[in-house]
Amino acid sequence: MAAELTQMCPRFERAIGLLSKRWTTLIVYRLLDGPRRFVDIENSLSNLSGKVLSERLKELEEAGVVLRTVYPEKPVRIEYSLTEMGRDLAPLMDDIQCWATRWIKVEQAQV
Amino acid sequence: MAAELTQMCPRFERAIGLLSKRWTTLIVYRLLDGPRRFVDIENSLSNLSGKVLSERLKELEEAGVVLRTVYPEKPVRIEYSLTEMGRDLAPLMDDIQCWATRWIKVEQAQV
DNA sequence: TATACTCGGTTACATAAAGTAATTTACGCA
DNA sequence: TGCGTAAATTACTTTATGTAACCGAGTATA
Repeated sequence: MAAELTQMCPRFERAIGLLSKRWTTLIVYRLLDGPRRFVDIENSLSNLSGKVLSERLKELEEAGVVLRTVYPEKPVRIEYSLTEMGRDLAPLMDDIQCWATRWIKVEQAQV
Repeated sequence: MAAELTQMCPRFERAIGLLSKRWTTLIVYRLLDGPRRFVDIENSLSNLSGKVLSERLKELEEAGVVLRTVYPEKPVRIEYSLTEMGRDLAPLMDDIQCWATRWIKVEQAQV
């Protein structure tokens, strides 16, 4: 009588849990262009607050997707970049872009 | 002096806004197997509440990803299935699955 | 030497989204 | 009549996110 719990792949679930948090995908997408500094990411994504950006970058760093590099210059420069694991998300991003191009109408996009 | 706002593709942003909401991807993933009823989806995704499932299904229906079909039997049966737009998300799901298999360690997945 | 400004955040507080549990409506069953 | 199910919805609580001010180190400006 119990439900048919076709167990979902735990890795898949973990990946979704990581990637489908608000802002995460857009941050990764931005970093596909190359390393960026905190304020650059913040400014390039409207409505993304420094608070959440800070949280997301920490999560992504911990997950192994993003690398935080400190350049001990004066003043210090900190750059965020994608690891190999992060760069390997590129095909996924392409898929989303293709799907969006095929199916999302411009009027809908405005909302 | 202003930020370099490399404007993001609005369709991409809209797609992300739709797909990266909590539970959305998992619901679509479930429906890739075929049509399902409300309670079946609810039971197959632990911690997903009926309230949120109801919201998500409405959003997805409105977006054209999911089709809600009412079978006027006694008692009435309602099934949710993917439209062509929804089924076209399959490659993306595969990509996520591949990425997860490659990069997510089982220990991490438990969390 | 103040003064103001930038970067990379953090903190305190307000609002929005999600989780929990009870309720609803329409029907079937004993 | 009383109980149960499917598909939701409502009221209430908890968590996540948004907003804005602030911090410390360094830098340029007057």
